[in-house]
Order: sequence, then structure tokens, then C-alpha cells
Amino acid sequence: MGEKSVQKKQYILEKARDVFMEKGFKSVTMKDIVEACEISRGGLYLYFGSTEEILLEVLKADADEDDDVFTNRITEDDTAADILTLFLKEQKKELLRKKNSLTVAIYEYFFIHKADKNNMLRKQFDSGVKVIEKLIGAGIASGEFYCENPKGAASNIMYVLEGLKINSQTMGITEEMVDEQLLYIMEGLIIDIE
Amino acid sequence: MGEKSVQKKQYILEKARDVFMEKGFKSVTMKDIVEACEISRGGLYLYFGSTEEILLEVLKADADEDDDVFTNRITEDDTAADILTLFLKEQKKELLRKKNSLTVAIYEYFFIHKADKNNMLRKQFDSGVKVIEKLIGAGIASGEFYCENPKGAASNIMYVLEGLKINSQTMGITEEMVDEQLLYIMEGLIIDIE
DNA sequence: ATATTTTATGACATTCATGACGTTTTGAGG
DNA sequence: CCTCAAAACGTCATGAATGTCATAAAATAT
Repeated sequence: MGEKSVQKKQYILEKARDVFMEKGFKSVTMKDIVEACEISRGGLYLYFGSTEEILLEVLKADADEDDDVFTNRITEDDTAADILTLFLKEQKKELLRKKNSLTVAIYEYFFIHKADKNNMLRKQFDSGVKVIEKLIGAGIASGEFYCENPKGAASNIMYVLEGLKINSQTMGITEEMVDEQLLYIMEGLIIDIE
Repeated sequence: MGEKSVQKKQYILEKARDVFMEKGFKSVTMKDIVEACEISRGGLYLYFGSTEEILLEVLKADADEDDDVFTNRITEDDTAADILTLFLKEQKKELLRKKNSLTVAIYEYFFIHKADKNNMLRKQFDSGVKVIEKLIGAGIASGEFYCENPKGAASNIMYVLEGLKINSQTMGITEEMVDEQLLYIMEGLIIDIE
């Protein structure tokens, strides 16, 4: 597969991403993607065999990028609160770019494949909990945070984020609502200076 | 429409509910429902014109029943904590009856209809927040609870419940995980007797 | 018992997605 | 300029879902 071919594959993934954002997963057809890419039916099949295959590659690309973005923005002298705030801000950005979210496509896909209990979603959720738990732990150690049950708090935060995500896709949500909720979370942790 | 017809409609709704629990919304066809009901193609169209129509009637029936169950179980001398616990227990029951949940069907449907910002989902969520906020308020008044921001806490709880719901459908969830999270919520409210 | 209305059936025409296939275009190397 | 393989194209046979309709069966009234 030549250089040009790689570029085209890239191009198809970008266009397909838009389609999945718009329509979720189940109702996306190869035709939809063909039309979004303005290529021919046969042309698409040269690169991908099914919508499932395409979604999985889109998700993979996303995951790689996310990792990059997050790790690259943490500097040595960030405090735990800084990092947690950064983390929540990133989540907020994602939540508010309603059109830019694959949330529903992902849920549709993993609902179909609910059989495997050790799926990607689960792993991401668990690793999210661990990261937050660590951050809270660091915050407690440095005297920034107070928290009796870091693990509970961490999963609480992740569940709230899931709730916000799905709500933003199904019932619309204002920036204010997201802010309120994230603020509530931070207030619960940070030690008041009174 | 005669008596028999009403019964049959009821029967179809029950069978259709099973189908939506199993497959969500988008991928359910009239054929699926026909087969679940063991009736003919034409027979189904006598009662319902589309899967959408059927889902909406199923949801309506569910909502009516839920109202009944909840209001009937609150007695005069329940404390705020009692009622909140009852509320969370009901939610937990729902969460764990994985096979018995229309969560994904509902999300799929309202993702398609996300245009109307005042949809049923939103109303239910808001009313859930209000109920919990009231309960927390009552708990504070009676000295059972401590909470600086009842509204924040109430929506926090609702978001967590949404998160638990969607996770239970897409990544599987153990009773232990649900318990941990609900316990964490209650611990955050109840005043320690130390 | 018979007539009439209600309920049920399954075949049919139609629409739509699929994925394979044969043909045409493109562009790099000789 | 020519050749050839990779890339792109568009058509086609197939299968599945839809909604309608003429007809049959069942229930109810007369």
C-alpha cells in the first residue's frame, strides 16, 4: 500500500468520524460513508470491509491522540489540583463540543458487544478511576485536598462524567450545567481557606 | 375497538418490551416484534404503525407504573434518609436487572430526536433532581444530613445514576460496584455520630 | 343459524444496504 | 511515450425490511 493510499485511508477515517458523530453507530451504512467521502462504493471497500471496522479504527486513532494531548500538557510543577482541574477541563471541552462526540456511537457499539466484559470501555473507565484516585492521593499528601475515600470519590467523578456525557447527547446540556457540576466536584475536595 | 383488541395491544407491548431490552431501539424491526409476538406481519400493523410508536407506548406504560410504585411506598413517618435510601434502592434494583432495562433503547431513541430540547428524558432528569434536592433539604432541616449545596448534591446523584445506568448496559457492572457508589453518596450526606 | 363486523393472515411490490466484480483511470518506472 | 500495477469507479445480484391488500377466520349481533 503506497503513500497515497495511507493518506486516503486517513481521509476516509476523518470523514467517517463525522458520520458517526452525526448518526451514532447502528444506523450508519457504508453508503453514508461513501457519500461523506465523495468516493465510490467499490472504492471504500478497498480500504474497509464494514462500518464496524471503520469505527474501531476511528476509536483507535482517537485514543492515541487523547493520550498524547493529556500527557504533553502536564508539567513538573503542576499541583494535584492543577492536574485534576486540567483533566476536568479537557472533559468539559469534549462534553460541550456536542457535535464532536462519538459517545453514542461508542455506547451503541459496546451495547451490541456487551458479551465481553473486559472491553475497551471498561478498561478506559477503570484507568480513569485510577488516575483520578492517584491525583486525589497526591492532593491529600500535599495538603491541597481533603477526602476520606479517594477511591469512592474517583469513581464518583467518573460516573458523573459518564452521566454528563450521555445527557449532553440525548437531552442537550448547557455549559452552565457542566460548570456547576464540575465545580461541585472540586469544592468537595479542596480544603477551604477560612 | 373491542375488549379483545385492547388485550392484544397489551400483549404486544409486553413482548415488544422484551425485544427493546434485548436489542435497543434502532436495530429492532417490525419483523422482530412480529416474531416475538408470534403473530402475522399484517396483524401487527393493525395495532401499530412503526417501532417508534411501539417504543413510545412501552415507555408511557413504564412511566405510569413507576409513579405508582414510588408514591405508594412512602409512608407518613419515613425520615428523609429513609426515603432517599428507598429511592436509591429502587434505582439499584433497576440497575442490576440488566436484562430488564430499556436504558439503551431510550438513549438511542432520544439521540435520534435530540432536536427537541424539552424531551421526556430531560423532564425526568430535572424532576429527579428536584425530588432529591427536596429530600436533602428535609434531611438538613431534621438534622439527619449535612450538605452545603443541596442542588449540586442532587444533580451529582442524578448524574451518577445516569453513569451507572449506561455503564451497566455497556460494560457490565457488579452489585458490589453499585453498592459502593450508592454508599459513597449516602456517606457524603449523613452526619457522622462520632 | 345466519349475517355482519372485527381481527388475522401471508403474499406482494417496493425500497434499500450489501459486497462482489469487471471496467476504467491514474501515475510511476522503463 | 509506453506499459503495467495500483487505485477508483459504478453496476449488479442478493437478501432483508417495509407497508399494503385481498382474502380468510373468528367473534358478535340478529
